[in-house]
Amino acid sequence: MRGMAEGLRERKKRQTRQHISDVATGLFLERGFDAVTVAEIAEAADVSVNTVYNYFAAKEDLYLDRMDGVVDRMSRWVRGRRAGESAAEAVVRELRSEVEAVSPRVGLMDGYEKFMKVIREAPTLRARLFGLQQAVLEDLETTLRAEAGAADGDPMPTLVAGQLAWLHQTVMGVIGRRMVDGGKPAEVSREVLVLIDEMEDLLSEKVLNYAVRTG
Amino acid sequence: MRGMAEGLRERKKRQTRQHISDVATGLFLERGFDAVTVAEIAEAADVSVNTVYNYFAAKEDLYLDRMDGVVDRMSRWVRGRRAGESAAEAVVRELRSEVEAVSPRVGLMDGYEKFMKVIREAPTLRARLFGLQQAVLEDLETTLRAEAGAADGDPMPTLVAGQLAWLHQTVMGVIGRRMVDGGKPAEVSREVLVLIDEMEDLLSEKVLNYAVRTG
DNA sequence: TTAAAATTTGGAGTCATTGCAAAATTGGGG
DNA sequence: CCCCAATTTTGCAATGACTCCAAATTTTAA
Repeated sequence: MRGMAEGLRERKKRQTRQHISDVATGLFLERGFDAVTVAEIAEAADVSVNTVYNYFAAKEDLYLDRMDGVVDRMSRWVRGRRAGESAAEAVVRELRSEVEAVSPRVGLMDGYEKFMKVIREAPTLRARLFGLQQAVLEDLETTLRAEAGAADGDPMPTLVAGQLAWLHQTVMGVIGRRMVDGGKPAEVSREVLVLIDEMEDLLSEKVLNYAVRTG
Repeated sequence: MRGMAEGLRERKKRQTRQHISDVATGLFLERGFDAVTVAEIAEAADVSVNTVYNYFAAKEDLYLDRMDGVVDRMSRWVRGRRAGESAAEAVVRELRSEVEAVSPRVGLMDGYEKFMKVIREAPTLRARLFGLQQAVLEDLETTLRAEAGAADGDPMPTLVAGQLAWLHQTVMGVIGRRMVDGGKPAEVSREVLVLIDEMEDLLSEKVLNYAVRTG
């Protein structure tokens, strides 16, 4: 069986993990993060508390699991930039595209306000979210350094990553606030597109021309 | 006694608080954040565990207490900007001044690397630090909105605050890293002054001219 | 000196998280 | 169909942060 497609067992694990996460998320959305104990989640998911911890390192991961993919999203955008396009241009283009498409990936969906509300009300979840932002920044800096072939001491990747992370965080932050304030996805989308224009206008030429793909 | 200068009692409380914080910080620096229990701190400080919690909401606060004053520092700089000076200009000037002076307020001091090392190695402390950054941003946004007399829906205070927070965070981050890497305060100061020049160069005119003090 | 106000403390309890070893489950031969 | 070995699940005990509460203890002002 070695080297095989690793079928049943793996599939089952993935399902169990997903099941626990789903049950937990449902409870959190219903009653808030702190009001639900891990023991309750385990019982509701029909597994032992230890099994929950087999799959998730901490209670917060049960909720923020669905945010995976956000961390390296900007890096993927940068790596996928078109010929003649800079890192910043690619990020702005992709971000605009997601917002224009009213994509759930940027929080433009019904129910997102409930999701954010749970985070807002739980300090430990909020802290985790900040940690994610930091992870995005660090991931992007690494990618930029590699893509631009910059030396280790060169500060430009740090600065450009900072500017792009600012763009991303601000957009995600405004979307979150507007959705919590009761905005409809389509409305918020329109509003944020204007915001992106304004932000693009604040980006330096040096940033906009960094790491242009040659070829 | 009401309305009085509130002397002895207040002083004693401040002293107790400071004493607990000092003892805790000493232990953390020696053995790391997670390796020290609150019970140990209480014993070393010669108080009960409950007294520790009377003064500090959480274990992390025992260490990060000394960071108070950082949160509204940029707001103070902005409010103190000179006639004809914009918010951004004031922040850059003050920041440059702190770095030039090799000020401990920005981490340019012997021992800062040990302080940062403890934070780096404790996820919960790191999370708290990110929370502080967020607090800086929010505080600054509020101040900018007030100082510029901007309307509630106006996004400019958000954007300018984001740019200035980027400046501040990047500088503090680089200082932290360089100090942990063994840099001497004076060395790091010189290096960071160059960085500030580069960052200033990336700021948009719109940002540099926002909230100019008239008079 | 004394009574009210504030502070400190002890103790019990909740909950997240970890470590460990026993028990149950699974997949693949035989 | 049965058994072995690997993997997963589970029960149990323990640690440590944090909260609640009511009983001491200390401090202050009259």
